[in-house]
Amino acid sequence: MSPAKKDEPVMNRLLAALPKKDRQRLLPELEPVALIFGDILFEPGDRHQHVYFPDDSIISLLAAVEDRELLEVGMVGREGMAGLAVFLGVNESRSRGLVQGAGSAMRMTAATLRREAAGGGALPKLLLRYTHSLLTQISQSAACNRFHPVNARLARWLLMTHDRIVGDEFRLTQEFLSHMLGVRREGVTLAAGALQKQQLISYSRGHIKILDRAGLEAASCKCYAVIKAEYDNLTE
Amino acid sequence: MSPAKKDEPVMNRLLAALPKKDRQRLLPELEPVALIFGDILFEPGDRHQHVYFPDDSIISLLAAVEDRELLEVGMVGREGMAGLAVFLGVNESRSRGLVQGAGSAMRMTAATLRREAAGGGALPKLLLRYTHSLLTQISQSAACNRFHPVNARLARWLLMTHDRIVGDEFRLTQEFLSHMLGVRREGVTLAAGALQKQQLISYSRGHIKILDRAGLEAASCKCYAVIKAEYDNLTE
DNA sequence: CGGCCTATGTGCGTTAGCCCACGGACGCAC
DNA sequence: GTGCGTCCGTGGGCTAACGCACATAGGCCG
Repeated sequence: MSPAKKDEPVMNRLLAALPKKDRQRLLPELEPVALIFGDILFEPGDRHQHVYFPDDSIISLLAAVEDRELLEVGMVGREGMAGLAVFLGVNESRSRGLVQGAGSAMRMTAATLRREAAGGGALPKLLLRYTHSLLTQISQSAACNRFHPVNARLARWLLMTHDRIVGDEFRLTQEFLSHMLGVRREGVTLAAGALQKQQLISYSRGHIKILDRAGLEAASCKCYAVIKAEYDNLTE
Repeated sequence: MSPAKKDEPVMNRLLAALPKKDRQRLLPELEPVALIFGDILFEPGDRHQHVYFPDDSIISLLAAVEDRELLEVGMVGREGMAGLAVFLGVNESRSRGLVQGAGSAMRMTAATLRREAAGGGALPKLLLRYTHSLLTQISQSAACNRFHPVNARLARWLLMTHDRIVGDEFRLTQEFLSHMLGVRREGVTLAAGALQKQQLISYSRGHIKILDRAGLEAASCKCYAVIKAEYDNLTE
């Protein structure tokens, strides 16, 4: 999954990978929504009302242990679907779904997804494989968060985000990033400063720009490549 | 899921939760196997030959980043199945499956599981829900590993293991534990020493005994309760 | 009983990341 | 412009955990 070019229409990859027949059937059930940066789509314990198929938006899945202990465990962009619990037969969320990249998405009611999952079309098969990709992503990130220094993890995170948006710039405060990486805000300042000094990114007041993707890939640990490969497998 | 009593026959919970009809059909396909401590059932990149339904054995799922960077991301005991990738339509493993607790398990060929998954019986539904439990376990552990001190994580790990075995004693070196928790061996020595000083466990040369379960629960972070609740939901 | 292997205990210097506190800086609103 | 809220940078002290090196200690085997 490489970054999309500007002006190219972006569509969710799961939906795009459906056979025409299935897509036709689902289209009337899908409702386009604009996701706003910072929106919380669901909280642990909530009953899922909808599932979301991001186009150029990004939804972060956060585990909340205590109030201060927030950690992103998964990132969902156009390669996936948020609200997987519904598909897995559990209607309640265990994580927080936070809009981390504003943009558009298609959504479907939980009831529709359940019906579709039971119907045996192409979607459930795809979602199974997507579930595996997400499992891999979460596992690899877990190990990464355990072993790798903040700088490398930040680079990985920026690359994963870059893959899911359109263009090279996005909105992002360090405070926010600290929750994604599970570190202090000051830790992000240092790490981001280092990347900026290397001319890999430019960063200013909640706005970030990727300057040197190849450089970021070098700065990141190989966890990025592992996770990416898993998603590339998914819809090809 | 509470610890099983001695002399009580232990059966894998997923299999036990199947309606009689499904269980009857599957029984001839299931082969009992004795799992040996330290056995590696699969490595990243391996094609899954079998899936495993542990009875009183435990299989650890490890993520390996580098050789020295091993981390348990999931633990599979009688509440689950190892080899979930097969069910998810990906026949290749992404993790290492290591026998962490010797004991018996039932296994089934990957081909049989695929057939069964396509057949629409009760098993696929159960496996979907189990997948959700595992996702929750991995996510919660990820956050736990990020935020909580070694002592609490060790207590959590011991409790999770205790829940999956028969009796109060098991085999376990500190070297081994260090890979489970993703810390140094010396770190385990300290943490285990602390628990032993509190009379919660006794520990000697690769052999550990749970002395005070309630005490361990107090010493653990609440991640233990979160994960346990998820599994208790699964088959009731 | 002596030798050796595995497992555990311990100590010490180093470091990454924590917590706390504050200073500066940009940017929008009025 | 003035003001104020948000965001970013920096410094100092602290702690958990690391890496390395080595000391013990039980267990098996000859």
